[in-house]
Amino acid sequence: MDFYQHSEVCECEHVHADVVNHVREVMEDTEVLYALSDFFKVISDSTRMRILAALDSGEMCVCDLSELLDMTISAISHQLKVLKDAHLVKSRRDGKNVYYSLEDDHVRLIIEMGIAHIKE
Amino acid sequence: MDFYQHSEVCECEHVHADVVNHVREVMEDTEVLYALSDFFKVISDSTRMRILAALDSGEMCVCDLSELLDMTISAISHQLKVLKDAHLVKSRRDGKNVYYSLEDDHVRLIIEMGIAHIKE
DNA sequence: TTGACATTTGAATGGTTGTTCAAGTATAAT
DNA sequence: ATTATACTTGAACAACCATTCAAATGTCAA
Repeated sequence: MDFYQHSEVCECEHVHADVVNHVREVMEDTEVLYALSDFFKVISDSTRMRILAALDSGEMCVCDLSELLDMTISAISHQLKVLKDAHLVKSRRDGKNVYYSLEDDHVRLIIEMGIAHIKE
Repeated sequence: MDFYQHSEVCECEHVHADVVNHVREVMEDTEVLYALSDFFKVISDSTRMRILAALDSGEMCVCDLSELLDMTISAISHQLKVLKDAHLVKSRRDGKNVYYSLEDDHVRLIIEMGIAHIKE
């Protein structure tokens, strides 16, 4: 029927094929971009961000974070699990307490850059 | 009743009050942290991340992005609006087409750092 | 001004996710 | 062993959000 081959989703008639093909070649791999957005998803929650900001001063136990952020221990613990699964924090047990701390400096840098962006 | 004053949410008996008070003083303001997590929220969606990665090569119209990312024009347009409201992209109209491009280099840097973190 | 194309927009829908609640595990003290 | 404290975990609930669909707007050509 139609002379042009259309994508299943693009309703446009006149696509800039040269541009699209070029970008398709040079742009970052889709897998990397998915992993990247997943990483940012972890630090895009305000509770998790505040936990990271708190741990920037040093290790803290769950109880202290609960007090500091004025949230239930359960809520804090759930979010700490998310941060731990993403390898952003690590934990150590000392008696009845579990102390959490930042896992590496990468995140610190990214957050600092974010702050610089916010403050223009 | 109790000697210690307890937070409404923290069920703990023995909080490290010195640590909590110190962190409360030195940690980043809550408002900044909320704005920061909101900023990361914008780039934590895979569609928006792929759009930004595509525009890293130069400006593109909505139609081309639709073709490139294999998504409907409507879906792309909705996400472009989110990116524009967050001042991450800007647009210009040329005839029937609207061309989008990255607004500044800040985001580019943050994403590059994210990629470095992903690839360890 | 009529029609075609490119894009936007609003409402509806379905999936995701943060918090709460209740129950569980882990450790130390009595 | 029993109790208390610190923390974890799973299910449920509500809020949020990305995509779809239908309708609207904007621009150009005839």
